Amino acid sequence: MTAAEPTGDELVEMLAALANPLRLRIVATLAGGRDYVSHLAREIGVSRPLLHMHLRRLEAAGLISGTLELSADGKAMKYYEVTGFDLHLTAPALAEAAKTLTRPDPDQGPGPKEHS
Amino acid sequence: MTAAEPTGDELVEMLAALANPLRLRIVATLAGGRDYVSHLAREIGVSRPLLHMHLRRLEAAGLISGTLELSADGKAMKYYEVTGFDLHLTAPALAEAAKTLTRPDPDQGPGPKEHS
DNA sequence: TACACCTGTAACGAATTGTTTACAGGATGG
DNA sequence: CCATCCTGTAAACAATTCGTTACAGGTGTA
Repeated sequence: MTAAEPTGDELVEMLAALANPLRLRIVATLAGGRDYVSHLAREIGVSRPLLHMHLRRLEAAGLISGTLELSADGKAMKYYEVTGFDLHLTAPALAEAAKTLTRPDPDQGPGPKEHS
Repeated sequence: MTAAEPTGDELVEMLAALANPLRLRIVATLAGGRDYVSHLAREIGVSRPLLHMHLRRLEAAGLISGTLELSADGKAMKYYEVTGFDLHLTAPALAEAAKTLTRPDPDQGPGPKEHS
C-alpha cells in the first residue's frame, strides 16, 4: 500500500505539487485533520479561488482527496484530507523511477559514465 | 547524516529541483556514476547550456555536487555526482517541515480543523 | 427579500521557468 | 594557425505558474 512506487511521471507530478510553500502548508494543515475549503482558506490566509486551484493540483497528484458532503444545515461543503502517501527519495530510487519517464524525447540508452 | 531533516524552505527547493523530468533524469544518470557536463549532455541528449542551468539548480538544492578537475591531457572538466540525500515524505513529516517555512507571510496560528 | 454562508470558474496581469542560439575563453594536437 | 575539446554566460523568446478580481449558483435564516 501507500501507493507502491509511482510512475516516473506520477512522481514528477507529486514532487511538483509539493514544491510550493503554500501547497506544502496546505498539506501540513490537512495532516492535522480534514477541513473544508472556505475554512481552510481562512485558516491559512489565502483567497478561496487560489486555494481552490492548489487543492486541485494536490488532488490531481494524489496527495489529498476531497469529498463533497452536506452539513447538518444543508450546506454543501467539500472536505479534503491527506491520502497517506509515503515517498522515499534517494538517488537509486529516483534512478528506478526515471526509467518510466515519458515526458521528454525517448533516450534510454545504457552508457558508461566513468572511464577515467 | 544524510542531511538530518532540511528546513521547510530547503525542502521546497529540493522538491522543486526534482520536480522536472529532465532534472530527474540527470540525477538518475548521475546515480550510476559521476560524469562531466559535456559527456553528460551527450548522454542525455540535451544542449550543454541547458544542462548547465539544471545542474546549477540541482547543486543549489544540495542534491548533487560538482568539482572542477584537470584531466590527464590538461583539460579542465567539471565532474558532478549525487550527494547521498535521503528524503522521507509523509504527511506528518511535511507538517513538521512546514513549521520552518518563511516564504509567504507569517501565519503559524494554532487552530481547530475538525469540529463537526 | 436580503443576507450570510457554502461551492465553482473564467479572465487577466505579473512573475517564474524552460529552451535555444550565440558568444568568449583556455588547453591540446594536427 | 586552425581545429577540437573542455568550460561558462548573456540575450531573447515561448510556455507555464501564481495570484487577484469578478462573476454565477446553491441553501438556510432574519
